[in-house]
Amino acid sequence: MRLAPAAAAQLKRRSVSRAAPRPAVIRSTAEFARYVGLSRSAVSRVMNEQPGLRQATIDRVRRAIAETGFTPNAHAVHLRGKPSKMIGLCVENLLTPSGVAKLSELQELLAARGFTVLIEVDRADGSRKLIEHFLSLRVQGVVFVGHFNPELLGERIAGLRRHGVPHLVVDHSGCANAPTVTLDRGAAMEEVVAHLHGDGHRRFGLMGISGAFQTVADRLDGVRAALRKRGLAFDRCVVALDHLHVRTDHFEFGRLLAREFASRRDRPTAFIAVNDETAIGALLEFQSRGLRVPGDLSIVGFNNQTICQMTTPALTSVDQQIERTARMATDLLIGAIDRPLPRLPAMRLIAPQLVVRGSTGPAQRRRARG
Amino acid sequence: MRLAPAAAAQLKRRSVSRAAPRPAVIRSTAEFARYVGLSRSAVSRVMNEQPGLRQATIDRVRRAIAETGFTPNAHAVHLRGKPSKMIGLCVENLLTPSGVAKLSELQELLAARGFTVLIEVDRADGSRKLIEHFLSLRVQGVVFVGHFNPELLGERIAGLRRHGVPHLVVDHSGCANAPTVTLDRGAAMEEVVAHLHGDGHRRFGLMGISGAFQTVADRLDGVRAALRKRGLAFDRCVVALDHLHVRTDHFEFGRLLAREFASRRDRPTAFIAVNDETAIGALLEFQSRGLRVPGDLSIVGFNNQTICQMTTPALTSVDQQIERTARMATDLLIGAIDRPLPRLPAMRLIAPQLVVRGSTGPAQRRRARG
DNA sequence: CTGAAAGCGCTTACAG
DNA sequence: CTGAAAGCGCTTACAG
Repeated sequence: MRLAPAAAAQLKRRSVSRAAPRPAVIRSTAEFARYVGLSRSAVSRVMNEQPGLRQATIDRVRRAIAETGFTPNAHAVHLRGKPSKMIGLCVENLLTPSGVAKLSELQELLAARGFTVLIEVDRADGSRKLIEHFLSLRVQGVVFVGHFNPELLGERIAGLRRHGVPHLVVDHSGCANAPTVTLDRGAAMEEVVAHLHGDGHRRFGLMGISGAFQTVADRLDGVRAALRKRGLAFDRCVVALDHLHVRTDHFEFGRLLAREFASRRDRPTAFIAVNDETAIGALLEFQSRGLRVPGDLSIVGFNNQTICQMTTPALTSVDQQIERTARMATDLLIGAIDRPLPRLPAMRLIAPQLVVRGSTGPAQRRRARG
Repeated sequence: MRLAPAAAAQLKRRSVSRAAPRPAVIRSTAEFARYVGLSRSAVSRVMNEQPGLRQATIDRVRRAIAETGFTPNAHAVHLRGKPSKMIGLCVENLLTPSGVAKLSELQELLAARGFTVLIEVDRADGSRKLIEHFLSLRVQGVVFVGHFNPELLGERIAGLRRHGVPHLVVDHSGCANAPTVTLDRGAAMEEVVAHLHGDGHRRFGLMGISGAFQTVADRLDGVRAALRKRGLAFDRCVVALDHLHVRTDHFEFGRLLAREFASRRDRPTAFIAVNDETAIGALLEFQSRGLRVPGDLSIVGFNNQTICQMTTPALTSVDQQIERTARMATDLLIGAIDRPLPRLPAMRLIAPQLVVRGSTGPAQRRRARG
């Protein structure tokens, strides 16, 4: 027999104000209220720290929480009107150390502001599903960290825009339709060249800075600008031998390039690598061939990872300022919540920092004229 | 003026069966049903692929979904009775590469089974809040990855047990009250010693394998057992100089230890390091002092990270079998969902795999007698 | 084959 | 100061 609604409500009401013995696990405010001997409203008000409650009531509820470990169902809370307090984080992969470092910082900063971070890895298959998943959980914002297929990324951004979900791209420079926070790679290269030039270097070897990526173009622009500023011609000062080898493992690639450069008569005195791994591969290879670093040649990495400390001398590298990047990303994203999406997405550049270590030093006299 | 419930319902009903123009963003089945011109029930049935629907109805709904990009609110779905399809993942930190690799595999496997992974980092402050957070989101299971403060971990496990939430500890060996999946570190060391012994080595240097951790004890037990099996006395064959230096950076620690060992007359011919970083620091230091690897000495790392490829020769190391670990963890956790928690938590050991590379080789004659 | 109604676990006006 | 009732967005018996 089904009870008429009114009768069912009666039944419920009757049992409300009788304290029950502690059940195994309490799963709802209703159960919990019965346990404390108060109404669900009273319990809810205590949990949300609303004013106008008797101290005795507050204590009673608090004690019961401590006893039972009751936690309100976040999904129900959200459904009732509270924001989901979730942020979607889409990462290129979880294997790139600098990407993971950014994720780590972002997670920490967002958690500190009460957000739960949902991490999704950009896997080949789930192109559309990824955004749907975030949307179904009613995330309040989405951050993309890393380098993505531009077309796919654009599609996802469009989906988020359509649904009015704030979003932000970190590091994938050259995404026109999304607000972006990215390292100023041009400035990084300018700093590197300035440092090496200051040490008397006039011939530069580029390692792994090639390919059809926006980030590569940005870096080359930086090198070009820095040289122009010093009255040097890019074509005459810069040598790259990337085309001679297939890039598989970074270390190995650096090693192979170093082998090529080592035997050249017109070997540059300074090398700028696409990342720390390539730089270290090259450095170790140069050293094993009897070349001294920085006596015979200087070498600079990129990302300033812990492995920079591994070699002797330690590797000069460019720090991405991950903490500052994450902070800016967090502030921008959270600032965009509950605000209309901006018409023109802005691009914020993060200033890199060159960390000078032992792998760079004054150019040798006899090579200074190149 | 407030409407009486019945009147309000009337008002709602009236607008139900008129198709409306497409709104900016559709946020509920009610809105969406209005848009399609069907009832909420019909829409829900299509979305859940229930039988007994006219094809025309199905098509109509599907088309509307494609047009609007409508996604049902996952929180509401859960509230109505469906499991949350969420798993909490508590990691020691996001900086340890092997920890992140495990997290990555786990996320992939769980995502493939339809679970959303909530990642929390074990930060000093939020001890209790971490579990509360997972509980409030009604996760269906929790995995701990890494090494934790045993007391805190035990407390958290107890909390989960009390609430009947399945849980699993990966890697933190020696947690009595929780089901555990962990690398068989003893077996790893046995394999290492067997390999080195097979190459004629009889004196072993331990680097960084010290301290009051269960994992250290497990490793030392493995070394001991392997030596005993070969009729060798641990005390006579094994040298450790960890006490001579403070462990800060792994590379640097390896370098410092190598420096100590290099000048010793009774230098071991084989070195076993706590991890790849320490091994590489030592290897580079030995080489820079003119010692040949593996000609003069062999060296073994642990974790089999990409940096093993970096040195010449490449580093022999122990692979943690992360994929297998993650698969077993996933299977165990998912198997425990909707089943009563076992009385006696089981410990599963993952067999490691020794990856032999160039840094290990036959011991020199003159040193073989040590 | 489809719709109206009840109910999941909360919170918040509204009444007392 | 506290409780009963409505309603968030869903799904699923129950009616038709």
